[in-house]
Amino acid sequence: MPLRADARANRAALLTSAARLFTDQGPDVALDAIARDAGVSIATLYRHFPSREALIAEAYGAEIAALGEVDLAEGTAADALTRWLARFVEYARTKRALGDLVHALPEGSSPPAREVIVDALERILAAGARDGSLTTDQDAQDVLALLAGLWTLPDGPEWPARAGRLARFVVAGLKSSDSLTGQPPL
Amino acid sequence: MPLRADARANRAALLTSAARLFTDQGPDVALDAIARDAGVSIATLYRHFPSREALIAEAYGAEIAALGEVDLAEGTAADALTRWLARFVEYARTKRALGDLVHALPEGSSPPAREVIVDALERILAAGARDGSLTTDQDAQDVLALLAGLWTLPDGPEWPARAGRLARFVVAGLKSSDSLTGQPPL
DNA sequence: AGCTAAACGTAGGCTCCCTACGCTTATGCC
DNA sequence: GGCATAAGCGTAGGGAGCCTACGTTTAGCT
Repeated sequence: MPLRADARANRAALLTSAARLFTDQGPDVALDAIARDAGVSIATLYRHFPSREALIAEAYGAEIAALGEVDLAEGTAADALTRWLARFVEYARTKRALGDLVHALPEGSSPPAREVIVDALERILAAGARDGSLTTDQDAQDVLALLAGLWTLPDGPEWPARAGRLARFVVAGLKSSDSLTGQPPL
Repeated sequence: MPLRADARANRAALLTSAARLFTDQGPDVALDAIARDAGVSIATLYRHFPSREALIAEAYGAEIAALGEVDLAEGTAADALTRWLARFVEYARTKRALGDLVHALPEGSSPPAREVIVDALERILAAGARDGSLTTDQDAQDVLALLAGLWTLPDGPEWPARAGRLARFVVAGLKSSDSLTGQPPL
């Protein structure tokens, strides 16, 4: 059965407030603040979103879905990776709360957001293996771990430059498989 | 003036308890629990260590100091980097709380632990620039950001393998400067 | 033994998280 | 239109953790 009209409105208000406050103040805003901003009580927030993560996930649903899309049509898989990473970096810059979803350390159930992203990376890596433009030495989870640094970078005027170097480093390393062979175990 | 005898004993007890609880239960143990374990009150803990970070820093002082040491005597700078990273990875595995020190996002004052590590990496990179074994495309902070993934990896039986791949990837990328030139801006 | 400053613990305020419970109101039916 | 009902809501409060003010204890010196 569909939600009641007031419930639907409250839900929407919560998502709007959440998106704004997460973007403005980071992933650790008090949930009470979000509820107050939306003009509802904290209980209503919990009724609609059982956890902070659930709220972030829905507030940034569009971005997560966008990261699930991979454009393999143009150029090599390495090109596709570069394009995908550009979007990833842009979200990391503007939607810092996404980091909590992507790199949470859940015992069993990792959040669906993470699954979507790992999935996208797997498709890119698989395409790279087919067209030979990417190494097969790292799996999607490895790549995601390498990108974790994006969320630890202090924001400021240097952020884009540093993030860009980080992303380029990852792409470059995934391109050349030769330099990785014959490494002594660490 | 030196500390009073009881203060010295309490301090030592706190550090012992902290090291054990941080290792056993992760970086987020309640400070009250550490104080209780050491047989002192929470106020005493705060008197000796003004913040959680200060406590971690002292509890893991030996490890941090060890990461400040760089052995450039044998082999190339790239070899030195590999050796240093092996130690870094080992600490990341056994002393998960160190991550909070290394990748905290302080506005102004980054903790001294981070400085020590950045310093060590800078010396290695400088040596690499001199002997030509490492690229100059990334600075020490970039490298540290790349290693952030170590702290987000879920611990489990796969941890060492994944961490090893991550570290090897970083070393490999820092070795070959050629594959990084001429990249289009992301 | 007695003095004093160093060190201590208790107790409590603050913030945030989360839930139990009783009230309000949208919605479908007559 | 009015009313019954369950869906939805807010209040109020307990719990955990952080941190501090303040009065008490005690080590160390004479």
